[in-house]
Amino acid sequence: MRRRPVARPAAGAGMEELLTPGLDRVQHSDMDQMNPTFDAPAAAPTAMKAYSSADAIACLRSAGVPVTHQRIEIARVLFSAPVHLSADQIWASVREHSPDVSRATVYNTLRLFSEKHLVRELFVDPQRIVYDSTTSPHFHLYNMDTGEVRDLADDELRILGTPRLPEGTVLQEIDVIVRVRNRHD
Amino acid sequence: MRRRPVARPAAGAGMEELLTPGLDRVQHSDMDQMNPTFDAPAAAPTAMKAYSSADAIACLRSAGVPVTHQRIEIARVLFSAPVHLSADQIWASVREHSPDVSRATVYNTLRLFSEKHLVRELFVDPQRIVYDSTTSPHFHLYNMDTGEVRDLADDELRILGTPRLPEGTVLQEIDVIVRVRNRHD
DNA sequence: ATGTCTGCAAAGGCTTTGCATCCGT
DNA sequence: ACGGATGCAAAGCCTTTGCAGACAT
Repeated sequence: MRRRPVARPAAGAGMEELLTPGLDRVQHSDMDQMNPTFDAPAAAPTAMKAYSSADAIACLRSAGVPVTHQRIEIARVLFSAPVHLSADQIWASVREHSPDVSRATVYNTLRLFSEKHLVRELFVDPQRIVYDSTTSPHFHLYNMDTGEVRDLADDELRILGTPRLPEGTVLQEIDVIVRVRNRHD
Repeated sequence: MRRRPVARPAAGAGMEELLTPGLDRVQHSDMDQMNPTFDAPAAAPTAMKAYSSADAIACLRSAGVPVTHQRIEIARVLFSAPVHLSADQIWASVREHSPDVSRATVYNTLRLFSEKHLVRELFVDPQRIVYDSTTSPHFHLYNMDTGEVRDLADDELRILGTPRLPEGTVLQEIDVIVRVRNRHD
């Protein structure tokens, strides 16, 4: 098998925010099932500003992830700033400071992180997963030519409405990807 | 190389509709850069209702795709009804009627079809591309447990706003994927 | 001391490519 | 005859897995 069966753990609380990042001032339209408004998106339990190893350790601990040297290095790459990186890019970054980290460990750790909601997996291109270190609800802009991923500001794009979910299913998340290309190709 | 460099041909006309499928009655909110309204989404040049080989041939011709036996079979699988199928599923369907079609031909043809905008590629899961035979602008609902893809009705979810595109880039499309899971796992 | 994590290499799945062959025009 | 499409198999890429050894608590 190439990848775990298409299934990831439930996001638990904080799901509804995904529907309306920054919907605060949008007027209700003719759509009856408007979503409630949220002021402060319930971001991940911990993240960002983990420049130091101490921060990274705290971040991992509070997510219930056993702390190891490699995980600290990976966390520092991810959480020192908001980034969008592929697994191999992360591996390369980690290797700059710790050449002793294997690719398999990076891949396994990234999957663990995403299960613990420390990062978000973006399926922006079928051939590689992009890891987003920002876990609060937001949308994305993807440059198909450069492969670059950028977060969209809350006020750039909003979603309106509540889709009718099939019976027996629960909302997991909503992905919005704005794809752009370079002009004149 | 595993896949063509991340780039597909420009969609050309009909791009803007992607922003607002069914936005007809949405009131303008505080967002200054609202999108204009479109009544009839400019669907693909041809598609659907291609039950007969004759229909499939007409469909291919008007898309500028040279007609071959295999392409007719693939078109019939795709355009007899709105479907969401992986390349291998399409290959299997084609083989039921024409066991003489190779997997490589199906993969190559599907890429050709998507370049000609006869089908749309959905990156719903990083491990396989799902081909959507409906090319008019619409959003998707994805069951992460079953792998099932469903179209969202226009009135179920709407997008509001125009993202600020990076300089030198052109909007290509907007993907919205609502991910659900089966209850109680 | 025990359980877990790591590293390495090999497997695995989906997709693409190369090349000879076959077909339509 | 010629250009292009097909088939087959092999290559390729990203990701996962298995297992022995190392580590933390």
